[in-house]
Parts: sequence; structure tokens; C-alpha cells
Amino acid sequence: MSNISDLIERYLKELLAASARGMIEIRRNELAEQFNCVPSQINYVLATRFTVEHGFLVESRRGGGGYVRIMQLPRDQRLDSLSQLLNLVGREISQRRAQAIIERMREEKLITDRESRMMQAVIDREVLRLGLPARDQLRAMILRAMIISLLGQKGE
Amino acid sequence: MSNISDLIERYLKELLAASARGMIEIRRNELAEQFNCVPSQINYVLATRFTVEHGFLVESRRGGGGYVRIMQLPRDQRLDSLSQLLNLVGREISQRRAQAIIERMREEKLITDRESRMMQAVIDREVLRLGLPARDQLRAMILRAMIISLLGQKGE
DNA sequence: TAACTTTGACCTTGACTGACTTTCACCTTT
DNA sequence: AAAGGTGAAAGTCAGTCAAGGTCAAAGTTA
Repeated sequence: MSNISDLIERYLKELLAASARGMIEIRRNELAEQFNCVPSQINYVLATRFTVEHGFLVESRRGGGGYVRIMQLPRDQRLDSLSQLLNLVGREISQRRAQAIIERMREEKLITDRESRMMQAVIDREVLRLGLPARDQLRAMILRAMIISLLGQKGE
Repeated sequence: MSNISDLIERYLKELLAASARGMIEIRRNELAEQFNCVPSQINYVLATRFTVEHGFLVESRRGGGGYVRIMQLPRDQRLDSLSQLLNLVGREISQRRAQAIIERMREEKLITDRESRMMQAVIDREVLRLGLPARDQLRAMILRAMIISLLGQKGE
């Protein structure tokens, strides 16, 4: 395995883990050179692995002295409320974003490993064999139902 | 005898036997080339000889750096009963029968109360808003996926 | 003939690239 | 100072390449 994008992801997460405030700043061009890739690949990594669903915030600035700042959202700003979580899901959701949300719930111990595995299995496009956009809508329905059933504690 | 599929099967099982964790990763294209067959024949072999019923779990990833991962499941009592439940689910299933199966899994302690609640939520016809028979087929796919997700516990 | 095997055309996903664009700090020029 | 130029960043996005997936038809075998 281990393509460049995965390596960059791991590297950035190590930097984040080592940083005091869960915040790092990088130079896009420098990082690209470090990994012998084109600068826009950094954007690809950020777009696919450091989204809000994953629990990160990315800011940047262009021009001379530009930078890319990656922040890991602190615990108490994270998925604390059910409505926040459902908001993130919305009326339709891609597999990617759903995976990220489930992974985040697991990291925050809102669900167990087994539960996350089950949820990941269910929202897979191989299971939800429908065309778009119906598939993304169904996935949202299902994910919402699962989240409500686990966290809503309705009637208990 | 010894058609190509049998050869590929034997080869993969040798690899699995030699591997420490009962888990191997292959490149579909490489393997196909090795056996002078078309890549899709690998899928045929996996689909006919490395199913859950046979005690295997197959995962894969597309795109650059893609792979096919084959895991051998340790055969035990729990696995056998889950496998039986899979047969019970079949290719389509009503909500009522699905509810009964989930309830039975809960009684047999194959799943926790939380897990059963989540499963019940997902197979509800209010969530799977499709007409019949598509809904019953989708429910079967989902239920199967959830049960299978429980199989890969120990290995990973 | 029924079941199994093999094949290939077409599809979907994921990683990566590069040409082109936008933004910004810092100069000049007037 | 205000306006405008310059180079140094980062951003965008459509396209290409690299995998694996699907399905039905054709071929083979028991």
C-alpha cells in the first residue's frame, strides 16, 4: 500500500500529535518538495483527509509569506450534540463523508469499534446498490437512523 | 481437473497458510498475469471459493495503489451460527423476519442491546423508503452486511 | 443439458498532474 | 499617500493514469 497521499496524511497527523495546541502551519510548496510531489497534491490530501467531517479545520493564505494551517478540533468543540451530528449528515451524504463521520464517532468513543464497523459496512455503496442521487439520500436516512438509535435513547 | 481457477485457489490458500495472520494482500492484475488469465477471473475465484460461507473475508480498494485483501476466518462456534443466520437472511427478507433474526442474535448474545437497537432501526421500512420487492432486497443486503461485519472481529 | 469456467467490453473509484487563476506583501512611481 | 506593478505564494479543476468491479456472453465439462 502506502501511496504518497497516505504518507503525507500520516506525516501531517504526526506533526499534529506532536504539536501543543493541535495546530500546525506548513508551506505547501515545501511540503510538496519534501515528498517529491506536485503542490496541488497537498490540496488533494487536505481535501480528502482533513475535512470538517474528519474533525479538522484548514485555513490558508496566499501570496508572499503564505501558509496552510491545519487545526484539529478540540474535544469540547467536537460532536457533542445529536443535532450537530445529524446536521453534519444532512439529507444526502457521500460514502466518503459518511465514513469520516463514523470514524470520528469512533475516535470520540461515542460508538464502539464493533458498532463503527457495522455502520461502515452498511453505508458502503456496494451494499446500497442504487443510482445517484438516490443512494446518497438513502445513506443519509440510514446513517441518521443509526445515530438516533444509538444516541437518542428514545423510549429508554 | 486442474483448471486455472483451481490453481489460483490452491495458490492463494498456500499463501494464506504461509502467512502469519491468515491474511494476504495481492494485486489483482499481477496475479492475473502470473496465471495468464484475465483479471476478472480473479474475481470469479474469489466469488466462488473465498466467500464467507467458506470462511473467508475479502476486502479491496481501487485506484492507484489498489489491492485485494483476503482473510481467513478462524472457524469457531460463533462464526458457524452467524453463517447460518446469513443463509436465513437470503437475498430478500421482510421486516418481520429481519426483526426476528436480530432478536435471536440478541438472545444468543451475538450482539449487544445497543447493536440490536441500531440494526432494528436500519431495517425499518420507514428508513428504507423503496417499493417492493426492492425494499426487501435492500434490507437483505444491509442485514447481510451487518452480520458479515461481525465476522471480521478478531482478525483485525 | 446443467453447471461451471473463461473472457472481454464497459464501468467506477482513487491518486496524481499541470495549466491557469487568485491573492497577498512589498515595491515603485507620481 | 495613492495607484499600480511584481513576484511569491496558494487554489482550482478538468484531465490522465492506475487500479479493481460487473455482467453477460461464449466456451467447456460432467
